[in-house]
Order: sequence, then C-alpha cells, then structure tokens
Amino acid sequence: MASDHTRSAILAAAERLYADRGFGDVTLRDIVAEAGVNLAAVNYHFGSKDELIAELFVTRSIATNRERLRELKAAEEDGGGRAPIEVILRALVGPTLRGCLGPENQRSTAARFMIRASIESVPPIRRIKNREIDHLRKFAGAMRRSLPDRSDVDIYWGLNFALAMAHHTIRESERLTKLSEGKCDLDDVEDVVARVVSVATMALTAGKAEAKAPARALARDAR
Amino acid sequence: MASDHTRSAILAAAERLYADRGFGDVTLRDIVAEAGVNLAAVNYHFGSKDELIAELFVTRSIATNRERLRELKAAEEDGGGRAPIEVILRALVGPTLRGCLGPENQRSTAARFMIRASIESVPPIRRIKNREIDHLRKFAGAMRRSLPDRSDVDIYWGLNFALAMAHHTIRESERLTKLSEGKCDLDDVEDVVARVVSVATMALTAGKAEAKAPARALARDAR
DNA sequence: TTGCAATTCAAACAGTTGTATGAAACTATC
DNA sequence: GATAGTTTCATACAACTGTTTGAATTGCAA
Repeated sequence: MASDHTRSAILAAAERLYADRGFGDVTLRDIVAEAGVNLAAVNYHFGSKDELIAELFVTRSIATNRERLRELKAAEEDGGGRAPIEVILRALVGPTLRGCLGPENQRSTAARFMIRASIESVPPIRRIKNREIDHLRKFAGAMRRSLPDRSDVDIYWGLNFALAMAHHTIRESERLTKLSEGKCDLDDVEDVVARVVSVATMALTAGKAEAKAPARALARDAR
Repeated sequence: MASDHTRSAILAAAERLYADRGFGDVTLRDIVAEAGVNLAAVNYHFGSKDELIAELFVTRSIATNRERLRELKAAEEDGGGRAPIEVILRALVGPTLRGCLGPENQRSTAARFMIRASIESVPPIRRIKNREIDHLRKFAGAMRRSLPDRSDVDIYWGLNFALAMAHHTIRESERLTKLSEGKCDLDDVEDVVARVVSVATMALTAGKAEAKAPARALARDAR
C-alpha cells in the first residue's frame, strides 16, 4: 500500500504491450520485462494474469461508461426528463468513438488498448462485457422516454444497431480505410459520430409500419 | 489421396469442437481424440494447426461468398445491370445472417463455427478476412450502379454500416436477447434481415446534404 | 508375392506458459 | 536499532502446447 510503484508500472507496461501487440502474444515475462519488475510481481499484486487484464479493462470501461452517463444525464435534465433521441445516441456512441478513433499517431495507449479489447475477445474481458447489460438498460430507458410511441422491440433494435455501427467501425476501421482507398476519413471523429447517430436516428424514427412490410415485399426466394 | 477418411474426420471433429468450445481451449489432442485418429495425423494432413483452422474457415466463407455473389448477379441481371439497393443489401447480409442465426437447436455445426469465428478473432482467420476486400468491392460497385447520385464516400459508409449491423447482431445475439428480455426474436431470421436491410437502405438513400449538417447542429460540448 | 509408396502410430521433443516457493531486501513502528 | 509486516527476487515447478521422428502398418501395382 505504501509504494504502488510496481503495481502501476505493471499496469502501464501491460496496457502498452497489449495495445501494440494484442493479447495473443504478450506473456507475463514480456510485461515484467517492459515494466522492469520481477516475474512474481504480477501474481503478488494482481493474483493472476487474467485479473490483471480484467483490472485494465474495467478501469477503462468504467471511465467510458461514466462519461456516457454524464452526457445522458445532462441531456435529460436539459429537456426536463426527456432528451432528443439524437442526443441520447450521441451520448451512447460518442465517448467510445472519440476514445478509439482519431489520428493514429495521437491515439492514446488507453484508446489502442480498448480497440484491441474489442477486436480480440479474450475470456476475462468477455466476462466483464456480459455485465454491461444494466448499463445499457439505462439508455434503453432514456430512449423509451424520448420516443414513447415506439415499441420496446424497436427501441432495443435501434440500440443494438447504434452500438453495432460504432463498434464495427472501430474494429474494422483499417479495412474501411483500405476498402474506400482513404476516401472515408476515420480521423474526423465528429463526422463518424454524426454519421452513426444520424443513421441510428433514422432507424428509430422511420414510419413504424413501413419498417418491416416493404422490406419483406422485396424478399426473393433463392432458386 | 486414396482414403480421405482421416482427413475429413479431423475436419468434422475440429469444426464441432471449435463450434462448441471456441478456439481458445481446444487443443490438437482434443481434436484427434474426438476424431479417433492419431495426434500426428493433423500435421501430416494439414501441415499445422493454423492451416487446419484456415481450411475450415476458408471452406465455409467461400461458400457464403459464392451465395452472396449468386444473389447479387441474379439481381443485377433481373434489372438489366442495375439492381434495387434493397436487393443488393439483402444479397450482402442475407446469406451470413441466415447462416448464423435461427433457432439454436437446429443451428448447423457450420453455423456455430462461423459464429465462433466472428466472436473470437484468431490469427489464421484474421489473415483470411483481410483478403475479403476484393469481394466487398464487387458489392460497392453494384451499389454505385444502383445509386449513381451517391458519392463514393456515402456508398462505403453504407456498406460498412450494413455489415456492422449484420455482424454485430450475430456476435451479440445472446446479449440482445437478454437485454430485450426475449422481446427481440433472433430466431426470426427473415425479420432480422429485413430490419438490417431497411436501416441500411435508409442510410444510403436519405437526403444527401442532411446526413451531416443537422446531426452536427445537435452537437453538445462536454462541460 | 514382392516392392514401394502412402499412411498411421507411439513416443519423445523442445519450447513456452502461468504460477508457487522460500529466502532476501526493504520499510516503518515502537 | 530490533522487530514485524510488506514487498521483491531468483528460481523451480508442473503442466501443456504444437511439432517431429522413425518405426510399424497398410494399400496398391507390377
């Protein structure tokens, strides 16, 4: 408790290495070498390798979640308990996108770590992600208040698609850049946020009956 | 060459195990035990563990890609070289969704394997996915022909979002079911396809100038 | 049958992994 | 400055990994 030096040196080194090389091929020995501490230090301070990874991920994701809720709460207070759907969606995907995209050379270690965490799915992180449901429910609630005419099903699908676009864009940002030959500028984070929010809003506010019927009418049977 | 028996027994056993337990904790010894063959057989027939995984994944994904292109080609021929955007999008996301969703108890081993492959990202599979760009370009081309007024940037973003919604829904289908308390029915695959296609279509056909500007106007600065 | 190649097999190999141990070094309190 | 508690360290451990080897077996052609 006196000197957290070793502890935080390990955290920093681990985050850096995982960010750069992924979870797959970073061993405890790599981490302690980078941190300049003894091999046994990890198990002494964190219990196990998985608990180290979990602590890293938890720290970063509660920070993001706090930021999300802060934006959400501010928006609902502004609107007297009811926020515009665009603002809610912005609070949902904005912090994550801002945290993970942007010019690569000025991307923080934390950001690069979180990208890794969303690309490579490793057991301790997956366990934590599964507990994120309560957090998402708060957004579902706000969305329901914002769009009282919408059915729950539509709300959940809208939420799902918003997260889908944000996370997939982060995960596959490299591929999108390559595919579009650089025409899609992933460094312009606010543009990305605007695009995601805009599409998610359309998904949530489009004419209710139309959503299913016409799409179905276009169904073609596979020969 | 004479008897592929061992070879295909390995492929089948590996696919089954990976589908059930993920890539993380299935060893060669697990596979050969399940297949009832000798440990050395994997290296004899496939060269290495990674090449075995790669062969599994390639087989399944060329099947999906072929199906996609078949639908796309049929649609474009129907329309004299220009297909409606909904049909193109349906050809893009339909085969994947149909292959991976649907009632769990009647989900094929192949489907469960592909879900795993999209959740756990393992090196040999990632290498293959990176070569999928050429395939996606064909869809970008068809979309451009279908929406000649749209800019390339918008086309690529629409493509990206369509894939995002499809893949994320597959990856997180369990979470969406839990979050919505079963209200979102992921077993009704055609409904899922219709929802994805509908939203992606809106993303691609919404008023051009509006896409960016109004969303930006709603931007709030963090206090 | 004989000969030759393809396949199977048991066994060992070589390397790496996360973790545990017990002694040494340190730190702060009295 | 002795003591008790914390932290560091070198080292060993035990298990597991994918891969290789070389001999046995099989299948097929001449």
